[in-house]
Parts: sequence; structure tokens; C-alpha cells
Amino acid sequence: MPRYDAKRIEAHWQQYWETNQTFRTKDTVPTGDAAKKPKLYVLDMFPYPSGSGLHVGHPEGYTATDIVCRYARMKGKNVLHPMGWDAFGLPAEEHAVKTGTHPRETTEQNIATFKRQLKMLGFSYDWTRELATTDPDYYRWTQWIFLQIFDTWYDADFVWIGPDGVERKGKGRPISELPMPGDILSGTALAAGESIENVIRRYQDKHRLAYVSDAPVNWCPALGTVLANEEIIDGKSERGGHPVVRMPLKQWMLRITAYADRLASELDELDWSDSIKFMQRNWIGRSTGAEVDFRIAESQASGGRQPSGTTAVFDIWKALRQSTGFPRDPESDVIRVYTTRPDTLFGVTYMVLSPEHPLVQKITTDAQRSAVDEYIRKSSLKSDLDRTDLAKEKTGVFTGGYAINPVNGERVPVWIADYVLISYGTGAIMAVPAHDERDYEFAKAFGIPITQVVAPAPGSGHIADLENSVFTETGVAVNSGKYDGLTTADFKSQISNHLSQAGLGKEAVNYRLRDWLFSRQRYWGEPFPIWHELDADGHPTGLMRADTVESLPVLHPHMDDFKPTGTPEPMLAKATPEWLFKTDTDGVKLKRETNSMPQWAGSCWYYLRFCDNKNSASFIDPAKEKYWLPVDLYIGGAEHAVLHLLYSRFWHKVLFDRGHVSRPEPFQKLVNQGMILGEPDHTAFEDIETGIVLDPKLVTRLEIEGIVNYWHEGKKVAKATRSDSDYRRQGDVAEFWNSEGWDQTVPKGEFIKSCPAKWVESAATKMSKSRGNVINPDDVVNDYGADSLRLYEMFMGPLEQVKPWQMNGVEGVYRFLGRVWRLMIDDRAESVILSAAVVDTAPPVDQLRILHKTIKAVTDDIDRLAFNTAISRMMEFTNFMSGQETRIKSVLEQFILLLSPFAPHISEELWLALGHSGTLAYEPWPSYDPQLLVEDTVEVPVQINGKVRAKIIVPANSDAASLEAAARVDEAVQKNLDGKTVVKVVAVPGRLLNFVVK
RNA sequence: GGCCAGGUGGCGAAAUAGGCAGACGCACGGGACUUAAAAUCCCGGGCCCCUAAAGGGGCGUACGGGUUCGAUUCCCGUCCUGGCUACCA
Repeated sequence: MPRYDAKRIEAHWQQYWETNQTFRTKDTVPTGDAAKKPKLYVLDMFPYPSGSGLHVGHPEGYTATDIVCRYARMKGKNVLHPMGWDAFGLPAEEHAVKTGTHPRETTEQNIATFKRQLKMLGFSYDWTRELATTDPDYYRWTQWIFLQIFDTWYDADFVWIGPDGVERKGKGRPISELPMPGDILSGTALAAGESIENVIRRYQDKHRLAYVSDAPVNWCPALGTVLANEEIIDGKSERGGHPVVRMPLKQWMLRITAYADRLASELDELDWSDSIKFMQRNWIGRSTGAEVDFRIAESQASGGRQPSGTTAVFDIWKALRQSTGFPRDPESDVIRVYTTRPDTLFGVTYMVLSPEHPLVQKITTDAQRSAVDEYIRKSSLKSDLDRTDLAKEKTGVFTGGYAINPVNGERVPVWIADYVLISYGTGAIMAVPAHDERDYEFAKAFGIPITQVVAPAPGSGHIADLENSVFTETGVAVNSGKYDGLTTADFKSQISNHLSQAGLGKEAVNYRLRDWLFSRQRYWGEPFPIWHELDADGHPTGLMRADTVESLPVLHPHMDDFKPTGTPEPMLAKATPEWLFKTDTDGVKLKRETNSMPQWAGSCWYYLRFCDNKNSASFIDPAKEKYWLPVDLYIGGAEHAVLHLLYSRFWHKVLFDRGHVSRPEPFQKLVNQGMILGEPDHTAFEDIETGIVLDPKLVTRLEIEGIVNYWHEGKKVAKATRSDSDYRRQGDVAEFWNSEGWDQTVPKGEFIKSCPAKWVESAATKMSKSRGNVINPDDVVNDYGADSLRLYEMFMGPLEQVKPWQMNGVEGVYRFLGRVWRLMIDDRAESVILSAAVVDTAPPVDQLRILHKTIKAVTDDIDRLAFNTAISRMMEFTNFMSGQETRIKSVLEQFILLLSPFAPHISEELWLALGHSGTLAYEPWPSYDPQLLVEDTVEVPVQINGKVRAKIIVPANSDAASLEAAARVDEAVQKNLDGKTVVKVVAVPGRLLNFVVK
């Protein structure tokens, strides 16, 4: 009983916090004096409640935020710290396919497990704000936000002043404000049998931020759904690693590309790590360059070469081009390319169309047609994986066609090759083998000429050796007619101007980011609040109607059979006709959209709902949004650095443009915790003869008379180790225990002579079920308690760093808590009573001093999120106090307050034992007296030529002269200075003294 | 291949406006308590050399250079590890 009993203490205080609603945040926006309290919104990335329960990686970030929140409450802040569940997703549905259990049931069970585990760790969440993305009350508003996006178009030219006073361009605006082109207004766009209203609706549908597209998508048969580009890695599904095929399907897309510029540029104002910002910018992949038109040569038969050189080229072209000017139909007689290096136009020696390019058929000559068709067929069969595998070998086929280089009139051959992607830029490139790596490889492979047009800038140290390597640096133009001698930068801006004046090209911006494929074919996702109109025969007309806000949420239909359809037909298409069809008030027949939303949808806006999770009239009360947003601190894994954070920022910006939220960015400060790796396994053996690493699971351990022998498939492979009692290492040699004692030292990497296997030390790796190295938080809490788990995860190392688990480390912090306990509790008494060493008198200066040092250090460290060093400072305090005969109660009290954010349960218990009642959660955070941090005397190292030769104790405020004087009388210093000439003395008062001698 | 982050004892790590390298913890060794063990408490420790010991000397923050009175910290080059990204024109 009087010993530190984590289990009893933790159960008691968790009960106390729950009964007293200790961490409930007031549901109203504070007014009057309360409004003067600063607010702090601290958010964890909410977990997907998987069937396997909490992983030790989860509490890492959650403990960090919990420390910040508990600290902030004591600092007098109004804290919002919620938790919820990202609960839609495939696993529950896959489970339903296997067992017939409804996904909702599985989800609810998993949530219950997660919730129990989180409560067991004593996090100070306001559980009244709990939400799950699968709650109809929640996804009602997910559907509502979708309708907002559906109702919005992007006006790229709209100029407006942001809330920060900065002028911005481009804004999402209501679809009703979309300007109509002249032919619609004049009625000339009217097709036979179609009303003008429908023509307008079709035009609007094309411009919505949520639109239906027929483009090729990634269909994953194994998962029974299409996947976003972002969900595919090396041509396989991110989830499960299943193959993916590309096929054209009608799918919902969100026009995230419209926001690409703002998503990139508005990162600047955020307090995120550079690497995350970099990854987001990289993903958006903005590049600037030019689009240039190459006219297709009139006839392949005409051998008449256009005059070479730059003479009047632009004039010739002006005459040739049609009067429509540059922005014209790219499928006519020009090949439009995108390039970031318009300065290399004179170096174009061929062009490449992607195999899917619409001009391929038109340009291909009869002689080449069969070869071209064969190449197209082959590349369409290639999965993305094959394309990556063959990345080194360039392939392609000549079409037989030629195009005219607009700057010099040269005829250049047009090829097709799958290294040019239809989905980026214009799907066609001008190839400059001299100055582009890929073009260089291709030209070398097919014997295409290489023309140098950029020379290294004088003095740059670069050389251009085009026989053997490509030159991609910037430099000075050569072989470029009148542009010769211009630097790359000057050339770029001049040529862009000239091209655009001549109507041959224009400056252009391209993004790597593609529009977001937003539909899935699964059951367990939000249904779309959209209906498709049907004509009298029951065929879709292509026109859509949105559900009214009042009719939300669109609930899932009841289904007993969760087997995928095996085709791209969505699961919801198997619903009953009652769910699928209705006749609208105007008599039009409607069919429901049967796709569902991807898992990302719910997580795009949950941080908003936490502020106001019971609101049935609106997704969030604007006053609450204004008060709580932005999230002040957002902590989660780096795996969400790109997708989740990009998607939710996009949604937030749409909501902002439409006036539903007051700021353009949701997450002010973002921190990514580093992954916790599995404990390195010391039992691994490599067969000396074959070099094969043996599966530790197949190695049997047999202990005879203190010697551990290992057997693998009937063969003795090694003896010794796992436990440290029979293995030890000193420097580069290992020693093994055998019957004679410690064996002779053996060089590292070898093993005991008689053993046909050598020792292999395995590195720490990701925790995974297959490796069997998953640590279950339940076990840790059971053995050591929640406070120890929390403390250990914070003590392991810097929050953002990847670090391996070591169960011994938990033991260490557990011992620390035991020491703290015994510092003040009499552990031989029957009940929890203060130890006799604790006295309530005025503290001696040394106890006071270390207390105030600790207060400062811990406070600063929490502010920096440097929890590992904060804990080590508290350990130092404890070590010091353990050695004190009497410990002053007031000192211990202040210390307990410092400890409480880290180890709240034991702290509450000790606070109570120290004579307080109730919780310490809102006690004022200790402050320190700077006077007490100043020592009277300091020890200063004395260096001779940079080497420490002595240490002197001097008054803390000694100046340079008195430092030197004190050092010169020191015996060791004198000895070292003897017979030498002091050339120079460097004195840093309070820190160091250095004699430079000869 | 490109970009980013990092390389410090047996291990996790600490210390950078350039100033005593290795705090704190683990593991290890020695001791105390105990019939014994566990628990707890105390002491030790980067490596190498000299010394019986006290003590002293040398080398040390991946490697090679540089700047400086002084470099784990700044600069240049090399090697290695982790992460992201991979034909984005």
C-alpha cells in the first residue's frame, strides 16, 4: 500500500477527473473577464480505430499535446483539447465481407477499445466533444460541405484583400455568379431539343469545384475501388499493395488544382517545419516556363527544307498562323509543348508526343503506322509499375511526321515515347538532347543529333562535353541566332516576350498536382448528396441535382451483403430501389449517386466540429470558429505531411472563400512526431557457410548448465546470448559465456569457433505484426503504469526524431517515479502519509536554488517541446533531494506541479498527500526568481593553448583582469606557463580563460 | 538519380549567437543492507598509455582539409545512414 502503486493511483484519479469533469471546456465563447484569458487549441491527429487497438506510436504525440495542455491550463489559458475517430475506412468493410458483421458494429467496438486505452493513459481530453466521422450527425455536415464545394467555381482573376491585408488573386465564388459565355447568352449554343436552362446547367457543371470526369482512373480490383494518384505507390495500392489498372470511368473530382498557387504560397505564414513545407511545395510542384506551338509540317513528302537560321522567322510564322491567335485549339495543326527552358528552343532536334496524345494518329505516316500502333498497344498494356521498372531504358517510335520549329523554321522529326506523360503539361515535348537528361538518353539511344545551344558561363567552372554527358546547367546562349551571348535568364524572358508577340507561345505555369479523385466504390464511406436526372426511358441525362440541406444526412442503405461487385460498379448500386430512386416534385425521375466519399473527407474538417460538436443548425457556430481557430498546435505523424494536410487546407480555403470560416489556414503550428521503432532483436544468426540470415523463429533455444545453445533445423548453429548475462561486448570484441567462464575475446562479427554461425545484430525496424515486435500499451501500463509509459515516451529522445523502443527504459522512468514517491511518502507506513523527512519550514538556500533552476529549465523546455531534457532536469532535482536529510514541503509542492503535466496521476496523489484537496490541474504554474539562479562563485576552466590545464573558483562577477590575476596564482597554471611566453590572453568572464603561449 | 534530415561512449541521448564534450537514463562493474534473493541505497566509468597508488600524459563528436586563441557547433570536399521523391519536360 504505501509503496508506489501506480495501478491504484491511476484508477482513482481517472475516476476523479471523469466524475468532476475536470477537463471539460466551457461550451460558450467566453465573455467579460473570461475573454481576457488567452485561448489555446491543441489538436492531435485523430486515429483510425483499427481492430488491433492502440499502438505505442499513438501515445507519443498524444502525451506531448497533453503535457502542453495541462501546462497551459496551469498558466491560465482556456484550453481546447478534443479527441475523436476517423472511423470510415476499408478494414471494417473487409471484415464485413468476411464475417457479415455490419461495418458500423465493428467500428463501434474498435472505438470502444481505443477509448478505453486512451482513458487508461490519463489524457486530459474534453470527452464531451468526442466525435466520429461515421456519426450521421457528423457526416451530415461532411455532405453539407461537399455541397458547398459543389456550389462553388473558381474565379482565377478575382482580386481581393485577404484578412491579413494582403492582396490576393483567385477565389472560390458561388456557381450562380459564374459568367456565361456569349454563345450561351445569345442562344447559339442551344442544341436541338435542349432547353437553355439545361445548357446553362451543363456549363455550370463543368466549372464547379466538384465535378464529374470521365478521365482514366486507377481501378484496384482487389480493393474494389478506384484510388487517387496519391494512394498509389510504385503502381500498387498504398493499402495492401494490390495491383492497379488504369481505365476510364466516370468519377467525382475536386478541383484542388485551382487552389495550387494559394496552397503553396500561403504556407509561408505557417509555423511548420521547413521539411513539411518543402514536401507540400514539392507535391504541388509549381513550375514556370512557356507553352510553344510547333506547326505540323504540311507534307511528309515535301523534302523542301524551310530556310534555316533566324532571318525573319517570326514574320514567316505570323503569315502562316491562323488569325485566331495563340490560344487556339491545340488539336488542330499544331503541337503545343510546355517547357521550362524556352531558351533552348534552338537546340530542338526532335519532338515527342505521349502515346495517348490525340495528334498521334493524324501525324503518323502510313509507312510508320503499324510500328506506331504496336508501340501504343504495348505501352497501354504496361502497368505503371512496368514503366517505372524500365525507367532506365528509353523506348519510342518515329511517327514519320515532322513539325516546324517556330524560332528557326527547321523541320524536326516527331516521335512517340512513353517517357512523355499525357497527364502533365500538354502531353507533348520539344526535345533538347543537349540540355535535358531524358532527351539526351533518348537521342543517344536512337542516334538523333544533339545540338548545343547553351555554353557554360565563363568562370562557372562547368564544362560541356556533349559527347559523353548532358549539360543541364544554365549558362550563355550559343547557336541561337540573334540571341547568342544572352544569359539563360535573359534569354528566357526575351524569347517568351517575342513568342507571345508573334502569337506562337506564352508564359505558362504548370503543376505536378492533379485534381483530386474524390469518389470510391465502397459501402463504408459518406454517400454523396447528389441525384442524377433520368429521362423518360430511365437513362441518365447527365444533369445532376443536389440534395437539399434539410434532407441531410443521406444515410447508408441497409445491406446484408458486403461483397464487392467485382466490377467498377459501386457497392451502393446494390441498394434497394427505395434508396436508389425517387421522383422529384417537378416529376423528374432521379437516381442517387452510388459512389461514396474517400476516407479523407471526414478528416478534412473535424478540427472545426470539435469547437461545436452538438450544433444541429450549422456545422460550426461562426462565433466559436472565430474564437477557437486556428488550431494553435497540431501534432501527428509525418505520414500525413502531404495528403491529409493538403486536402484539409484546400477544404478550409473553399469554406473561407465562401465566408463560412474567418481565416484562410486551419493549422498555425504543426509538429510531426518521429516514429517509434521496434526494439532491436539481438537473437539473429547468420550461417557462416551460406551467409543466410536464419529466421529467429526457427532457432530453438536450449539452455544446459548456463550455456545457451541455439539449434536451427537440427543443426547447432550458435551458443550464447540474448540475455546479457551470457554476452557482453567491449569495443570491437565480443565475449561469450561458456562453461569455463567468459570466453576469450572474439572479434566482432565472428562467433565462437565451434559454431557454424556468426552473430548478427539486427537494426531497429518498424513495428509490425509480421516481425512480431509490436509493443502493446496495455502490457506496459499493466506492468509499470500509465505515468511511466507517458514519461518514457517523452524521455526517449526529441519528439520529432525516430527512435527505437527499449523496455529497460520504461523500467528506468518507473524507478524515477518510485524515487519521487519515496522523496515524500513513508513507504513503510500502512497508509499514504508523508515521510518524516518532509518538514514545513523555510527552505535552505540550496533547496531553493535547485528548485528555481528546475522551474526555469522545465518551463523553457516545455515551451520548446523538449520534453526529454525537461524530464532529465526533474531527475536531477530528485537526485539532489534524495540526499537531503530534511526536505522542505513548499519546495516539494512546487516540484510536484512541475511534474504534473508529465505524470499527472502520481502528481495528483502526492499533491493530496502534501495536504491539498481536489485536483492540481488548475493550480498556478510555478514561477522562478531570477535572483536565485545566480551563483555567488563559478568554476572557470583555464586553458593553455586551448587545452584545459586548471580550474579556478572565482566570484561570479569577476571581470577579465581579475580572472587572469586569479589564474596566474594557480599552481597548475604556473607550472604550465613556466618558461613560456604568453602571447595573448583570451578571457570570457564567467566562462573561460585561455593563455596563448609560445 | 534529385531533394531534405542526420552521423557524438556498449545503448537512448545532452551540450551549438564557437568557450570544460558525454548532463539525464539504460546496460555494465564494485560495495552496503539481507541467511539468500528481490527491492533499495552508495561508488565507478569515452578510449589508450605511464604509475603499486596518488597522480600524470596522449587521442577523441563519421573521414580529410580550412577559418579561429579556441570547432560537436562555421566553411569546403569525401563516405555512410534514414526519410521523401522518383522520366513532371
